[in-house]
Amino acid sequence: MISQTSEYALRAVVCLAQHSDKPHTTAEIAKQTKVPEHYLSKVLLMLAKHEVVYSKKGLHGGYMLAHSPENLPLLNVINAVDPIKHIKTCPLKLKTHGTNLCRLHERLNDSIDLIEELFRTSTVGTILSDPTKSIPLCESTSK
Amino acid sequence: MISQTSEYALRAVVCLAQHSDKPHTTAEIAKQTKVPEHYLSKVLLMLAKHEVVYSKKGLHGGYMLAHSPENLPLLNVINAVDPIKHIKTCPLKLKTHGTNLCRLHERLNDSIDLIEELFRTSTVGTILSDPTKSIPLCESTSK
DNA sequence: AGATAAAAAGACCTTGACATCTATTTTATC
DNA sequence: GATAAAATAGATGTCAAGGTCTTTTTATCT
Repeated sequence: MISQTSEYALRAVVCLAQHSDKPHTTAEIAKQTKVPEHYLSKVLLMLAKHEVVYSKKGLHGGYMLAHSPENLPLLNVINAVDPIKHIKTCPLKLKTHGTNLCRLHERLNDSIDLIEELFRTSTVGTILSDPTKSIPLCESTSK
Repeated sequence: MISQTSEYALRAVVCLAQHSDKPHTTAEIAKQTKVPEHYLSKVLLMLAKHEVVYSKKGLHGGYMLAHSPENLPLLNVINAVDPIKHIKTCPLKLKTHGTNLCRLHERLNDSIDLIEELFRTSTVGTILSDPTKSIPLCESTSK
């Protein structure tokens, strides 16, 4: 449904949101989120290119969120690494359909719209503020 | 979002629903739906195993729908070939989370639930009956 | 019974997502 | 200005989904 890469990106962003006091290195984030370190570095790179996170180089550098958690919809994170693609034209390339999708593909596209809407309206802030017993990504005892 | 294989399965099922008078061979369905023929045969096999379609071997054999379109939710088709998987346990294997998902994974699972619900409540009949200019999978002129 | 046409089974190939490893470049800090 | 710590870039590996091809089994019609 949501790609592995997107899930990794979300983990990283939530992790950064939880510790927004200072930049965090790839290694730190990888350890917290249990994402393969070298792969995470690529994911963070994409997030930086799309200005979801801000990267600070050099000694004591690392990654920080580029926006406040409340202003960062999950959709932005997902679209940065693995954009949600809508069905715009008939996959069968039927001439007479053109831009008019048949009911089947319209229905499939509806499901995509639904997902998109859900992730547009829920932000990283939502994830953090919601009262719950489990703190995201952390063992309960560790904080 | 929805796998290629699931999409193929849906095309095949819709195609069968449109011509329910007699069994149709893999080759016929493949031509109508523009699905790679040999791959389609595997997909149909799975649909038959899950009793979404009925297969008749031998001369004048082929595939037919095993249920009326109104009694066949799209979800059944999808689950036959590429089951929707829910997030039931913490992907990070955090001990203290156990079966309690954190808000992040809860949210991701919400999106899966949403999709599942949509496909549970819309049937092959829905796809066919809905008034629309485009007949599913067919050039408009052909019927 | 034999020929034929269809599904079923299974071996094999291709491609892209995921993942790892090893440079190279940049830039804070001393 | 040297150095260390970080991001960045690139080469390469792995694996499962998607796709192709061939052979076997089964039903039907002369």
